[in-house]
Amino acid sequence: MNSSRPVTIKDIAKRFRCSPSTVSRALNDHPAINEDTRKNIQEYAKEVGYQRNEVSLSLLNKKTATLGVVVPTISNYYETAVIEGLHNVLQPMGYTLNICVTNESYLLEKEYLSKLLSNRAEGIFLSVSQETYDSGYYEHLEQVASRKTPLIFIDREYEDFETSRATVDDYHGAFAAVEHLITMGYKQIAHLKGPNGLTVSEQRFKGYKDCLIKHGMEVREELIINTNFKVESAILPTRRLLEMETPPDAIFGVNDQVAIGAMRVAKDKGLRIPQDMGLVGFDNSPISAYTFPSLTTVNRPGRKIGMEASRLFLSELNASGDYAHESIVLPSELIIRESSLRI
Amino acid sequence: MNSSRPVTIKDIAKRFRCSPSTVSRALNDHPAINEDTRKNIQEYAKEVGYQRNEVSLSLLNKKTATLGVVVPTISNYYETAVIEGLHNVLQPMGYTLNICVTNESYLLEKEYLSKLLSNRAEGIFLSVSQETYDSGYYEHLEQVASRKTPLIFIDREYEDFETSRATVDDYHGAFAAVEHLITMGYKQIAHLKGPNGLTVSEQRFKGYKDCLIKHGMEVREELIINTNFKVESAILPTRRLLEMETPPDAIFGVNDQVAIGAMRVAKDKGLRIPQDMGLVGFDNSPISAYTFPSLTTVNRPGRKIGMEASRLFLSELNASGDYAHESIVLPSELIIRESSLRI
DNA sequence: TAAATTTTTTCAAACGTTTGCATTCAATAT
DNA sequence: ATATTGAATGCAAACGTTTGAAAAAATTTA
Repeated sequence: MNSSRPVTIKDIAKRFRCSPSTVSRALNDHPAINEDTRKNIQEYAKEVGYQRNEVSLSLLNKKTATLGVVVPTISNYYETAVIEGLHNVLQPMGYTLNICVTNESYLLEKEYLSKLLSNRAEGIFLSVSQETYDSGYYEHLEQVASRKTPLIFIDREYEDFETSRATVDDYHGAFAAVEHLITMGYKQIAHLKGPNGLTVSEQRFKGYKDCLIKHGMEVREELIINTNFKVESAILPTRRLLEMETPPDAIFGVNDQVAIGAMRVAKDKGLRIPQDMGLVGFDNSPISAYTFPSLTTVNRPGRKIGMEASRLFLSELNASGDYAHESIVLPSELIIRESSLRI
Repeated sequence: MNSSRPVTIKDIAKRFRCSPSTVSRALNDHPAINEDTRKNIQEYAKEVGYQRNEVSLSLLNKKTATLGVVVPTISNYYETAVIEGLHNVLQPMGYTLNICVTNESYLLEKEYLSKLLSNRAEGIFLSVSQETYDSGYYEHLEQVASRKTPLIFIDREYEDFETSRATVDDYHGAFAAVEHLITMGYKQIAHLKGPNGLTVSEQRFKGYKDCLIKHGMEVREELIINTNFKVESAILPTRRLLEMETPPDAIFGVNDQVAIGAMRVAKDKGLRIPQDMGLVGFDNSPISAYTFPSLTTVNRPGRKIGMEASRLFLSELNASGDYAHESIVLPSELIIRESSLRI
């Protein structure tokens, strides 16, 4: 019958009739400990499965080696890629990532941040929830900042909050995507937009709009319809688009999921892609290369964003107080595939 | 200039020339504290942004309210659904989920488990990595068990390790999928298998094989090819299948990704789906409903698994030592769509 | 053999919080 | 005026570990 209570240094000390300090030193290979003592203690510790209580150490050293990662969702390829990037850099350095999913809720986001601070997380990576964004509240962020806990924005950001951030150049990615469609001769380009208010949605939308304007094309309000990033949310909007008197001959989706939803509807209508209808997505998710036809998209370097964000965190950590926040914008890259390649 | 060091109860005590106990009680609305004292202290605490140090509390109470979730990946729909399910149940109860991604590595898995124990996680949900599975090591699991830390297996499991587990009935799902293909008149059914050794791979493979046998069909070894669950990994195997003298007229993919990869290759070859080639996947990922044609698949209730696993954890927690481990097997469900519906 | 030196071990404090028990102080009852 | 009560606060220990300084034990030197 194994003991339920974890064995402590004191238990071992009692067993050897020595002081806890000796045990501690023995376990940590302190030079001032007798070789025999050390060996005996280490052996016994292993035997009984002693494992250092990191909680007490955290208290003592005021270091928890824990970082918070607060994101609205982990259901998309991109988000998981970011986490992978963070993980790749920070895990080997001994950090534990505490991943918190807000589900786009302001309340949950607030609660998580508060909890992370209470648990003395040493840094927080945050992609703000949509509700937070909409509401414009950010006292919960002030709280983090006033604690001098490094706070790194990922992707979605408050324009007017002073902190480091790592984002992808959504604007130029979208611009390039739409310009490509124009080059391919598409005349009526619709946009399946993301939720209002989010940086990613708005930046891509702006890229779309500016590109049309630059090329002297009309921005038809009715060709711009909202979605929520999910496949399903593209179905009805696309149907509506295709039933118009002057339907679009190309669709720029806010992400791959949405573009794939649109592709499905267009094919159901008997449209040939890319001949009758051009399609471009965003994200370069793994599946996009294997749809039929394959999907033209914009690459979004999620892993790199995670790695850059880690870098920002580390340099803020090493800075001595007077740290100048940094903004990293990674370029996005158009990946031309079949869905838009009209010859 | 805000202080970098978090303000403690002692700081507040000093400010009010009272003892830490008084501050503690005041903050916790202890009845034996003078109303004015209480109000003043609470006000001041709020003003200076006091936040209880949960680390010290954890040490004192030996409770961390932290649970480990150790999974090989979070890049698939299914895994994120499971996490969502765990989250939905446990977050409201005040638990923090510590999500650890092993990337299928035994070493990382071991390290994470050890770390979770050191950090005194109160329970661990584990989907073992492939390497662990292959190697057959499980001392790192014994360690968890001997600590009496509830350990719940998710999905992938060691047959011979005594603990609670929540899994999906992969076998019957696969069986139903293949039987459906047979009913539809497909004669040569190939299987794009998952990595060897993993429960999910093997169970689905077994369902496939047993179904063929039950229906008196030949199990052709050359029609069974390994993949790694990813889209890309289906491309070459499918090409190989289609170039055979007697190529298959249907493919059962170990998951949707693989089936979608196969779909792409088949369509490239000019095969019509489902007329010339039947396809079935596994997972019922969101995208599967919107491929063209839509993909017949087997639903895998990830969220439910997460919720069931939570339940298992909670009942083990509430049990007084003599807990009989439980095995939950959730049914999987065939979802018939276009890719196999040959009339 | 005593003093000097080296090796090994112990003591005590610290990290931040809670809590049973003891103490203080004022108000009330005798 | 004194005993009794009650309210409000303080003390000290505890959680598990580390670490500088002090103490003890063992060894070497003269």
